[in-house]
Amino acid sequence: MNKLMVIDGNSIINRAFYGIRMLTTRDGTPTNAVYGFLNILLKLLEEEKPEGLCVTFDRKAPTFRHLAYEGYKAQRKGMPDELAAQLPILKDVLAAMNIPRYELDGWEADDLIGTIAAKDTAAGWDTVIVTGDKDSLQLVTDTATVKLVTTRMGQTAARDMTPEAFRAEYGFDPVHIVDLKALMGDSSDNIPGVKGIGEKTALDLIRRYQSVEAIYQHLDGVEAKPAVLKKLREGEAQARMSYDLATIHTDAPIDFTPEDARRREPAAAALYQLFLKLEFAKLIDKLGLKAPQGDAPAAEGDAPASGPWESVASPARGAELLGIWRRAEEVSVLAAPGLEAVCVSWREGEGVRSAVLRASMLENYPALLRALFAGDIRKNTHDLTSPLSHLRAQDIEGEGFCFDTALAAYLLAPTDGSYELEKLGLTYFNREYPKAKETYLAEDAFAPLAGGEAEEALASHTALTGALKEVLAPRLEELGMHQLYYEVELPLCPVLAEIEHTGMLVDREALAAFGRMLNDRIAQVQERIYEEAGEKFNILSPKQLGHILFDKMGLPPVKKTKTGYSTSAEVLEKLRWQAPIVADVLEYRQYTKLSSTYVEGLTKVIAADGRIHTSFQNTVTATGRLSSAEPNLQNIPVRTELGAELRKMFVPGPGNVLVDADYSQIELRLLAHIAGDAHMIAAFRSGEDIHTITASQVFGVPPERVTKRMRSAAKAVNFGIVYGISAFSLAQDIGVTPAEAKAYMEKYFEKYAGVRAYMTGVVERAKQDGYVSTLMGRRRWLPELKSSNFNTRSFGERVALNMPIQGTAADIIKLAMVRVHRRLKAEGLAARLVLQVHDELIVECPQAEAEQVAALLTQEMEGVAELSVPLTAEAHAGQSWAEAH
DNA sequence: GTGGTCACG
DNA sequence: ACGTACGTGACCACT
Repeated sequence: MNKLMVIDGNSIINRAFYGIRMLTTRDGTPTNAVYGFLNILLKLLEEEKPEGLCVTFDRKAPTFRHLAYEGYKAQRKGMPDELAAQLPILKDVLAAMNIPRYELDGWEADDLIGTIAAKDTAAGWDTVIVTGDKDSLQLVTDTATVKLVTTRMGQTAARDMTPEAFRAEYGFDPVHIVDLKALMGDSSDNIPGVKGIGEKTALDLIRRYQSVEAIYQHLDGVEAKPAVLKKLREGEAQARMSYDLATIHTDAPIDFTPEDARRREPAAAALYQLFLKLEFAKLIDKLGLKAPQGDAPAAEGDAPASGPWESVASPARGAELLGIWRRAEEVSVLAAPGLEAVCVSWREGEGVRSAVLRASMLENYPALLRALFAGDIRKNTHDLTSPLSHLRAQDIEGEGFCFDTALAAYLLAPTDGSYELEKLGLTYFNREYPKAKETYLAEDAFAPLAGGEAEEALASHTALTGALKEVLAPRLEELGMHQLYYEVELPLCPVLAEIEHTGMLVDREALAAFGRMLNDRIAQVQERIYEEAGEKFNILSPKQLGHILFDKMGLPPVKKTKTGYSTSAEVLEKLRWQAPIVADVLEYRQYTKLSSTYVEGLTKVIAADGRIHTSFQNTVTATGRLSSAEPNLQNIPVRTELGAELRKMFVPGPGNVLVDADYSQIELRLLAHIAGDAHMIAAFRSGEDIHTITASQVFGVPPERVTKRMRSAAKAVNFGIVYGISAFSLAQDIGVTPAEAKAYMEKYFEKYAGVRAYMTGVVERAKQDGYVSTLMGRRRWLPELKSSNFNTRSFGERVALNMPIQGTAADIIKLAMVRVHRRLKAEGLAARLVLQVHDELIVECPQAEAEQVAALLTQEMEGVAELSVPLTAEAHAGQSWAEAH
């Protein structure tokens, strides 16, 4: 039988809006609800495969024109602007998808759905009603089911309500929902019901007598408490009126037959343009939409021509091309993994040409590579750091890089997350490109017998890299990021490549011994826990652990998570003294974390040279920091004694030492400088301990009377300020009441008035500008500040406070890295940078260079910026990271 | 693939 | 009345 799916548009877009995190296009148009709606729609179409499809919307506008504004407001009441703005967008999308839409002045979506369902049944079709709203359940019949949709955390779940499912849940037939509401009322729909009768009584009555009509026909025979009978008797008029109000109408004056809603192909070109504007790249992909061909207008800009490409087949041609590239002002270069192939694009006359060089096809390939990556060919590339690492593996330094499109795109939009060429091609040129991962980045893409597809794709991406530079470079200029880009970010790439290539030496034996010790302890604690629990279970499963602690042993659950009890360290710490098992679990967690993440994790990635080579990514974080992965060397334990043991395993090579230098309080110093707070600046200039001074001022005692507790509370306030604190979280952090925390903050702001002024000022400016920036001009856009959602907006405000500080610290240490690297080379030292941990640099060098290197490090790190407070760094040398830190 | 937890600055 | 600090990455359990 034919099946029609009818979607309650208002209800589903609402669910989508609240179920999916905020998304906006780069110009700030909110899109999350539309995106969510489409995902739900596509998923349900796939599951149900209906023959027909339509969507209904509410339109309860008044008839009289002068009431229009009020009516609009009433309908929109409680609807945030971000959602209201998406309704017209959704309607455009539905139109492009050729999905009919029904809305009618003065009628609610429910009535239209009821009408459509009735006409379906009459025409012999089945109906599936998709809604998030339980009101529609009265429409459930043998031929009409309701799909109840819920979304949370971007996940959609749908429950099918058939007559059987409904009866199992409610104990009566779906049509009697109306009777139920007639008795109990429904405040959200302004249905009064019978005064004094609530859910419990109403359910009981309807289960026994089915309908309002049946009850009033034999009111004398109804078995109920006298009080209830009295209320029923007095409320008959109310009940009958409520019955009418609750009934969904099935006679809306719309012209509908199911054939009208029979599914049609979308208008692909229009839909493509629309999705492009909404930046729904994933959906374009999923629906297989293509850029319109022929004379269809491009939305903006002209797609650059990729131009012809050749596969270089002879050493002679290679040599000839090298000559051309040397004479060119600049070329663009992309490399396949492992440098199995490289492609070069260059301008020739008005056009662009490309050439692919493959290792397997050219006997002089290594020589060609060496020449191409020498300093006399100016190269523009994409994601420079990774090819540089491959070059180093072949002992090629790699020079002459003048631009990196991934890095530029990151500076322009640091929260975008990924900067694949095909994505940039879509955003900047509105044009489809093959996917790198499916072509030239695929495994064996350049195996000797592979076809030309990878070459073709590589060539088009290389040409794209050239075109992107033309757009990105002026944009960096406009936004004032020229210096940051050319003097910090770009020169840092080869430094990072060298750090990755050098790696850090690990004492494999000591690490293994540490692991054995941990495993012994794990086995012991595990035994104890099983005994205390009276059974074996998976201690690392929050679910199982929660069951044992809170259900079986009856400990008080302090906090809940979305999925059950919280068993976080914070919670367990509070329960530590209530049962010995709690302390054991904490211990067990600590040991297993150290063992699996660090001992096993690190052992797995020790390379053949005995060293660990992390990869630093410089296009990941929203603030400008680096990120370290595979393995992450920026989160090696230090705070606990046992964890810090691990830092003893990081050692210098024979005859060498590690020199570790870190900035002292860089973020707080930057706060003092950026806020221009006279007292805080004076505090730093005095050279005394900043947390002690803060404590003395917040608690009103002389510095020598500051206790440890006072100092640590002051420290928490200092950090909190940098993060955009609230009294509540500060209280949580230092274990006082929110009122006390608030008092501390008041004191703090009294003393450091400049800090308070900065906090309000920076947020206000960010709201006007739409972004915040660091001392070196790095930007972060903050669409969150425009949100009507309190949490989202608050988050934006905290970020506005924090990013300029964290980001400036990142700018500073990046510049320091570039300078340190240069000076180590200039002074002919064997010393090499081996790690950066946000405010800390580590260098490995021969014993004899240690002192010189330590002095050089502090000098360069301190000399990077001239602030209104001293910028200080301290360096130490040692036979391990632990010793040097 | 997501959520909970925990390691770092 | 809201819901509770910024930035990361890895591992495990579970769907």
